Amino acid sequence: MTLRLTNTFSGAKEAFAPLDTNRVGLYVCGVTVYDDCHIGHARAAVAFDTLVRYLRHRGFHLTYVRNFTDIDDKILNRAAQEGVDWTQISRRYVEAYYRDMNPLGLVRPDVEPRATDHIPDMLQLIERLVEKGYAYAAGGNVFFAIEKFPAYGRLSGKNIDELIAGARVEPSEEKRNPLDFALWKAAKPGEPSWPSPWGPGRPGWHIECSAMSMKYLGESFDLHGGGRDLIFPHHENEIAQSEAATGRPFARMFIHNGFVNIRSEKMSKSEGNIIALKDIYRHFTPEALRLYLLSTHYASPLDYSDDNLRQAEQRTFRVYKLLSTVRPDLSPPPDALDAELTRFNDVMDDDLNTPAALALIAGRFDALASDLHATGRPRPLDAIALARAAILAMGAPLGLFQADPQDYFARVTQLHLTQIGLTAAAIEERIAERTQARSAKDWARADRIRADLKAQGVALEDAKDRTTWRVDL
RNA sequence: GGCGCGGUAGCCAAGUGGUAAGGCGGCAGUCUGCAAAACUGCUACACAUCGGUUCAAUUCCGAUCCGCGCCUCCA
Repeated sequence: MTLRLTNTFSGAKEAFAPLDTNRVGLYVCGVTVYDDCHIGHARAAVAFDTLVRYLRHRGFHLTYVRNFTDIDDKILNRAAQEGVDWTQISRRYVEAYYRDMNPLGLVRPDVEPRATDHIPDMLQLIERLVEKGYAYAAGGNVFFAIEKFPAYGRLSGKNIDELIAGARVEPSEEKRNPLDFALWKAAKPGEPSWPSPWGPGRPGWHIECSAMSMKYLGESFDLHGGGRDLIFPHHENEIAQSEAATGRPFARMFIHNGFVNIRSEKMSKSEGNIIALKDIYRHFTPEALRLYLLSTHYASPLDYSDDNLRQAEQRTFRVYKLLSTVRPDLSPPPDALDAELTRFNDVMDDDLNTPAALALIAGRFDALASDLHATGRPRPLDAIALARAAILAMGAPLGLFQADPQDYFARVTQLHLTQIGLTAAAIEERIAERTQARSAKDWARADRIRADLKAQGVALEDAKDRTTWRVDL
């Protein structure tokens, strides 16, 4: 089977056939750095990270580019609010991006271009558009004339006349058409600016992605991605300005991830229902979040729920617990994994069906658990080795289950102890107390201690010779 | 208003022209002082509604209802 992906141009799954199998290009619209990352950013990042991992798993030689928008109205507004230089804001939130996103185990893009490092590239592109008659200068601004580009609306399926009729855009005196968009914005007093043939100013939002994607991936490349909300106008405008300038097709496939909703409503600044990653991480491990995000297909809406995230944490815990019980020296015969991976590839080839892939992992999990608990028969070591290897091999393109189980346990335990305000020493003390009660057969007292700890979020497990504890997820 | 997406068991969530993965939950068993964990088995009247096409539809087509998104910054 070949990989099929939903292409926004057609709305249908299409076979992924790169221009050149030796050099597949993917450009993903990153973030504007003016605030902390939220769970929606995480979803987009994980979706495209999975695409990257899977493409490489399938043998494609991929160049992955993801930008930072580091000059923008929102950044300037925030700087003005705080009374600091705008570069402080952009620098701070690039750092915040890595702080929030690195824990998710994201593959680092090959290139992470920043808009402000590419002003000359953008100016060149704008000049080309002006020369070709697709853009016009007005009052120090430069606008793209959408009526010069007949294919405008092709990605988003919008009809230009209807857009104009229903445009909520304030008609600007400088724009010939209300839908024309800024390639270059004249500097207002006090704003940062760069020199240009049209006077000092700064780039419009869309031009950076055209300039940077084509610079690193070529004028035509394979894949371009981002959140659904970028379809219009951002990606529509990128296509228009890029194809107008080069006369060649821009990205061949557009891939868009669905939103994270809160109680069925879109999470957004204006709704005030943003869930920041740093807040999630106070309660859950990044890997559980990743598993949670992958349990829904990337293009579908995902209704955020604490409870489902907790289930993902429990699931992660169980998988690591099982993996940690397998002897580390066991390994399967060389080609034994092929059949497993074929099944995995088949479901992932179908538009990255991660829920189905997770079901396959669940199947291997059950087999492994069952074999490890084999009673009345010799432990099937080959099957055990194979099942574990399969879980790890299928987990790799998903970015799951690759950590050292002990590291995961340490992290999740520390997280919860911090939350509930208990220390390991305090728990051990209570256990010692209870062990005494138990040897005295004072079951009431022993059970009370156990119930107390349970109420605080610590579960006790009595083994033959000793009592262990774990955080109650 | 224009364009688009979705409605699958208690919850989450795949999928298919021939009565439907997986997870969570629930129930029972083994184990245990009792539990928990783990394993084993079981569980569910699930495919929004109404028509149509078809030998056969949850899967295709149409309509209806409901929910959501984009059209303005937004992952």
